[in-house]
Amino acid sequence: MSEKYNSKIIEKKWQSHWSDNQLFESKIIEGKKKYYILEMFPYPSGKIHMGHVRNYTLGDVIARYKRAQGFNVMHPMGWDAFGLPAENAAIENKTSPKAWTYENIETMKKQLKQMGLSIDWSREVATCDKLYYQNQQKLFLKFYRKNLIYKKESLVNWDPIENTVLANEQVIDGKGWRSGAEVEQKKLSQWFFKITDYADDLLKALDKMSGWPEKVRTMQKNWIGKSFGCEIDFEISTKLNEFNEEKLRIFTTRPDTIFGATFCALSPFHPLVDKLIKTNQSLNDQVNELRSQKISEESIARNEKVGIQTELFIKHPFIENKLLPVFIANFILMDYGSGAIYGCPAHDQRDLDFANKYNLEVIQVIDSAENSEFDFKNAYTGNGKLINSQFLNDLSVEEAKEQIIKKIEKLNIGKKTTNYRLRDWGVSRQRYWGCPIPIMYREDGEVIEVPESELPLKLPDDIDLSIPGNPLDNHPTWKHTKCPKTGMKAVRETDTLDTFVDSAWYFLRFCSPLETHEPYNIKEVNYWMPVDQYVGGVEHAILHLLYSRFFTKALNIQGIDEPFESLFTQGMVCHNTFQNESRAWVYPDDVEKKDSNYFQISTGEKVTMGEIESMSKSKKNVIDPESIIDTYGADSARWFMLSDSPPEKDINWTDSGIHGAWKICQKIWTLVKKNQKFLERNDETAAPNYEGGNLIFIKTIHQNLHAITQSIEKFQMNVSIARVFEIVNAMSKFEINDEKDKMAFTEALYILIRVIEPMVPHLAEECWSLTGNTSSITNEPWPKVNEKYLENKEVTVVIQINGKRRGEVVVLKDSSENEVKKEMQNIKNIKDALSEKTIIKSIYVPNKILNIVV
RNA sequence: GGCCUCAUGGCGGAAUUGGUAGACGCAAAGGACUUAAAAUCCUUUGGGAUUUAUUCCCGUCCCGGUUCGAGUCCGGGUGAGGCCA
Repeated sequence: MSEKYNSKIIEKKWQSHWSDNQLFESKIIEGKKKYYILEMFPYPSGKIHMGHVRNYTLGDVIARYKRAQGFNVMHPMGWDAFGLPAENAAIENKTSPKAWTYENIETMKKQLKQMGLSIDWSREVATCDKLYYQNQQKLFLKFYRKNLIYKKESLVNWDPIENTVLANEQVIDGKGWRSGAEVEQKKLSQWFFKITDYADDLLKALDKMSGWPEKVRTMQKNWIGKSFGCEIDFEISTKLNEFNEEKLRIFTTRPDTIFGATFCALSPFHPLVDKLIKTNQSLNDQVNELRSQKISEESIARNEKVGIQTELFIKHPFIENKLLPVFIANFILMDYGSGAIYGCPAHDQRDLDFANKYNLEVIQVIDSAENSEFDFKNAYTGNGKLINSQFLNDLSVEEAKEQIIKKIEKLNIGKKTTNYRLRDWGVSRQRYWGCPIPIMYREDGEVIEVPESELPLKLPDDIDLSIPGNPLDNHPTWKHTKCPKTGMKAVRETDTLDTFVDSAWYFLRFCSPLETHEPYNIKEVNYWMPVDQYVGGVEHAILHLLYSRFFTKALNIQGIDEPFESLFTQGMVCHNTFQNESRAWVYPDDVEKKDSNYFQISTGEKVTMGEIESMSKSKKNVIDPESIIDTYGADSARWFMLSDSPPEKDINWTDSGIHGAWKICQKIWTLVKKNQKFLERNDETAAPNYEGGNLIFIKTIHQNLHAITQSIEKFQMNVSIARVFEIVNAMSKFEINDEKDKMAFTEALYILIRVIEPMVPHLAEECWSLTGNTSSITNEPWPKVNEKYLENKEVTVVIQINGKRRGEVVVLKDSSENEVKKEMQNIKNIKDALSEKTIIKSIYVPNKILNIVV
């Protein structure tokens, strides 16, 4: 029995078998229930990494499981192939982004195939293929005509040395990544998608999306950030009773606190500030200082609140002769509300900190229900009754909001507003390797669409990436064209589209990847959409998923409101980090353990083991999937990814873990090999009436089969794996003595081979063929749980006294309380515990527990 | 700072959703086989006590509550993680 399972040969054999027989190709089958399983498609960066292995293994388990459940499964794969890294790599390696990308695709496709994924490769798409981006250009024009796309001025990161626009990730500590130059904010005219038109639709639907993790829904809700508030126009003055024509519009979500307002704060980017600094040099300098600070919600919340007092005041609309000083403050966002607020320090912590710093008045206007005194240090933000507020006194916060808005609207000095935190989606990128925008600018100033007949508007191949700036703009001829109608000279748009646009509709393209006339074939889309299960990283919780939802809604396809029925976000793959004596990161491959110390193999230096962190090239704590597959096989890698940790949590890669996975694969193969003769006979007699040992055995098998099925449905693959172990353990221990034992074992063998197929498909196929089958196990249905084996005639009822476990009795199922009580008298322990005690009460949960209170 | 999530043996984690806490795996220890090692197989493994038992006590981050009964529900704390273009 020294023969071993040789994953290298066997895995290759089955991979060819699957592809030769086109087993995973999908097409519409009317009347059969479809199942569209999709994992987030990869960026072709070079090689697959462990994160891919985990993501695609999870998806593949579902795909194979659903196939076994009788669904018509579509499981496609493609490439998110446009993007900046290709341009960077092309410059470094003196190749073209296109060549680099397609080479990577080829490598990664080969690697994915080595993983044994049940993918329908006939549907493969790459977003950089001209057929794909041609259709994306059509979608652009469609949205453009629907007024969902517009141009406006917007700030970009500008590298003054490279003369180029930088993406956010190319700005490191405020400096250009390559040039090291201080990055400037520059205004450029750019294209925007009007996602805000759908803000409310996108928000409302979230409540109904029960197949999505609560966490992701909350993140999207917060991102959209709907709030009700009130705009109020204030009169501006430098002195009492001398008011400008111009009014200052402020925004507040707490109009009920207006009688507690004691100051006004403007964003440093407010237009009024622009005016003020024109005539005041020192103010100008101070404001520029504020403007240079990076402003995000996080920094606003954390940083010290600072402000500059101006000479202006605004007049309180309800308190006579009351003027509020106007500050320019670093905690007001220009993009939110009107860029101006009034501060009510008593009931907003931020305002209170500010007021204390600048010695501003604090007026309490809401009385907390508890008797705690207001301490001028902690703002009271809870509910309560209004005080010090004239006509609002004694109202609740909600009532006061309603009343004050009514009053403001009646006086015509403001109105109730709905506000969204969500902003329109800027899609212009000053890059080469992206989808060209099908727009041209005619010499007379008109903006013209590129006619659909001229699509695709192709990217030129002959570009020079060594010149700074936008390669399309630099190209000698590409941008010069003529208006197709008038023949006038025109210049093409040289910006390309954000790659999030490419991924916002690829799931639709997969339904009809070869469709030439339109982005998608409606018949196919109607059959396959929505995606039944989407699997990917939580890092896309907001942008990609929100943009995809926006696209789906904007396309307005009958019956398809949301793209992804269910979403699962898997955790990351982590590994220990190692550093040598000079604090440099060391690859785990290069580390060996001697006694309890670690040493770098290549240098012999002592290394220290650091934190367990998600695998990243920068910390070198990566394990290459290819070398793992080479030594242990794809099945072992898959098994490891599924075992131990629940899929939504981070998993820590360990040598013992992958070794354990390899061991169980070997063990299953040996078990099947040893017993292959049983299945070979394949006589289909009905299951006999099992009894005694074989009954207990077959019950164990069916109970575990049930648990495996349930846990796959619930995405608890780690539990499924544990249950497979239990089946294997039970089978290893089982002794076959007679014909009934043999039949029970044969049934178990079939169940085992079938249920491991989603997890370790090559091994399952090999076992299946070992036992005399010539067809693929993929076509075999999922084994049915025999309900009668889940039920026990006898059940164990736990006896508790005062809630503490004191023993257990075995009784017939559905026994009455009295029967249990009678039975428990036979237990000495319990009898002793109950003697000389009075039973006050007893609680009986049939078939589970009897609790006696004494 | 705001919002959200989580906390169970030496470790990863189970626990039918309020009913036997610690399934399964890893690691560790002991044993079998072997000249030896690897591999494989068997046994033990939350802590403690003793009369070694169908025994008792403690135990799911801490404090309190609801309940016959709490890892699970509620309130308060502590700690860790995620998100905030």
